[in-house]
Amino acid sequence: MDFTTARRLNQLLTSVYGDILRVEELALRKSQFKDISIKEVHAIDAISMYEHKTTSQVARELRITPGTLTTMVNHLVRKDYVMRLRSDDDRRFVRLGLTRRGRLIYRAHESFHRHMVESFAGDMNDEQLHFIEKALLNLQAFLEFADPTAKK
Amino acid sequence: MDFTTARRLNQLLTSVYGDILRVEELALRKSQFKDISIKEVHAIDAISMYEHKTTSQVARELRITPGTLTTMVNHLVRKDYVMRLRSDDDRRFVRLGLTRRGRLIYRAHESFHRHMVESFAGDMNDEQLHFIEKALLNLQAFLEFADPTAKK
DNA sequence: TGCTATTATTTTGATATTGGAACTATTTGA
DNA sequence: TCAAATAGTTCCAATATCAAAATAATAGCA
Repeated sequence: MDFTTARRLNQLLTSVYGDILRVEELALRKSQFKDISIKEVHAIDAISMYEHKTTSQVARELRITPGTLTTMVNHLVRKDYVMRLRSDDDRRFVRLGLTRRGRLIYRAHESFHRHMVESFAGDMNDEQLHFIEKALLNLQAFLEFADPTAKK
Repeated sequence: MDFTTARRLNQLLTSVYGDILRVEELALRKSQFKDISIKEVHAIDAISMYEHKTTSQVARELRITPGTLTTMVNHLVRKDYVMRLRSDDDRRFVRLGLTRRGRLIYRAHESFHRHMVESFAGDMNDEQLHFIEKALLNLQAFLEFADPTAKK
């Protein structure tokens, strides 16, 4: 790959990268959900709608310590986005779930991402999509090589 | 675009996205530059090697307030990565530059990014590269539409 | 020339995020 | 039965950040 192309591509990746979080944050400020940060939304996203994961499970997914998640969940419970459900089979576990309000924002965030992917790849044909996916998998492999704990 | 493909692509983008910073941080911990965070490296990157930008210029690029940059620069000066150079023509301005050590890390970071882009697009032909660039520009346009201040 | 407004940066005070260590509650297993 | 292990929480310290006030320098105008 030609040097200036590599440079241009890198700049493009970097600027896109930097903008995503900021745009998400901004969208929140303009929405009906003004009392929540993008990190909290990502916690809600990890907690997810269809199963009740435990605290450590979610913390591991978000790559934060359980202590940090506890305080996030405290805030999210106070703001009525998240519920704590004690497991009955093993009462050490706390299972997390979304309230009605939490489910609303979960769907809004999902929709933002769907639009983002559409803007990126909406008009591609199957072959092109496959090609993109391949490139991203290469990038993922590079990152996993640099840090083996990145594997899911 | 098919629903499950969109989903898969989104997950891929999200996981790659989340891993980049973490891998960069990890690479630092294992390098000779243990006293510096990834945010500080990005500040060094913005300060850059070949011109002496002012504090506000760099702060604007990094999208942080000048006050925040001042404290970052204080740390980076103390750790011998960055120099403050007072402009002689207008003594209100502070111009920023890299020390020998700062230039070292600048190049290391540049190299990390080059490898990352290579892993992503190293074996593509011109047509494919053009296609990728187009897709990224679409994504950028989407983000700029969502937040007009994203424009450079 | 001598103020006054403007501009660039720094300082200060407050808030938020995070990790790590100590602690509590519960379960497991010898 | 009780010591060890496990899940979660609490508490403390470190860091990052912003907004507003303070400081320093310059520009422009009467």
